[in-house]
Amino acid sequence: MKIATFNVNGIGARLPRLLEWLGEAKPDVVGLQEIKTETGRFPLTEIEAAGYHALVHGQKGFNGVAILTREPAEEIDRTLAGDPEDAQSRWIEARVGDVHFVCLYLPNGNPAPGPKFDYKLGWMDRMAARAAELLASETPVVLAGDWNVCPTDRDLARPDMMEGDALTRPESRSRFRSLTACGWTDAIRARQPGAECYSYWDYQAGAWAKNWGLRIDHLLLSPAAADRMQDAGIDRHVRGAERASDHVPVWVELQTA
DNA sequence: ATGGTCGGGAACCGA
Repeated sequence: MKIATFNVNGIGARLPRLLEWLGEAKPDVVGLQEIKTETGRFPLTEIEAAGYHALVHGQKGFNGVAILTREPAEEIDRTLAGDPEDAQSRWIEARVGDVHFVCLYLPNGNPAPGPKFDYKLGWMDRMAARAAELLASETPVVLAGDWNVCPTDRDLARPDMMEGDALTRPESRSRFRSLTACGWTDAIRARQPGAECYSYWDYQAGAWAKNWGLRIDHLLLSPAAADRMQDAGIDRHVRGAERASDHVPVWVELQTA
């Protein structure tokens, strides 16, 4: 079962690129982030024509997540518990076969410090609570998405340019690290321990041309899922297309049970 | 010259 995450940065602008990539990569499950559209305006017809079912948690103009699956999936939840006031569309969970799949769009958190950074850290604490519940289930779980956390200085080209940024701050990194310490496996790092493996290049400053990338899109696997990992990778070439997203797809292949 | 672009949706905000 091939499971992927892809921050499309606007499903309206990115639909042609997404359909291209679905056709070549043939994932079984994909978590999309930043669809930036209302649920009712999601291009369901085109996605279904490409052979996918869709669970959509949209939001007008900002955020928005979705799960695409080859086989029908059962939606489990579309809210991250712990803050009834939180109206941002950043979370959706589904059961796909015997895998519990979570698609998440973690808050960016800039500028830091400030209220947006506080929201990010609170969101990460809420996520840690949900992750602990899922870990206790001892089932195969995949936490996939745009984490807006660059785990270490090996995961970005220019640490000097990101000094003090919410993506690299110790408060963000320590919360990410506590998940891996609890038993979640960072799929890309597990498969490619020493490799340069970025998943995002800013539109600004010619970042793609200079390969000033960051690794911020992650798939975290519960032990039962990690036991089944056969491969993991990043579809870097997608960034080179015309009208590309600033993120590229990241994927993991799990052995079918 | 710190480097300066996208997407959404119609002026800026968010990243």
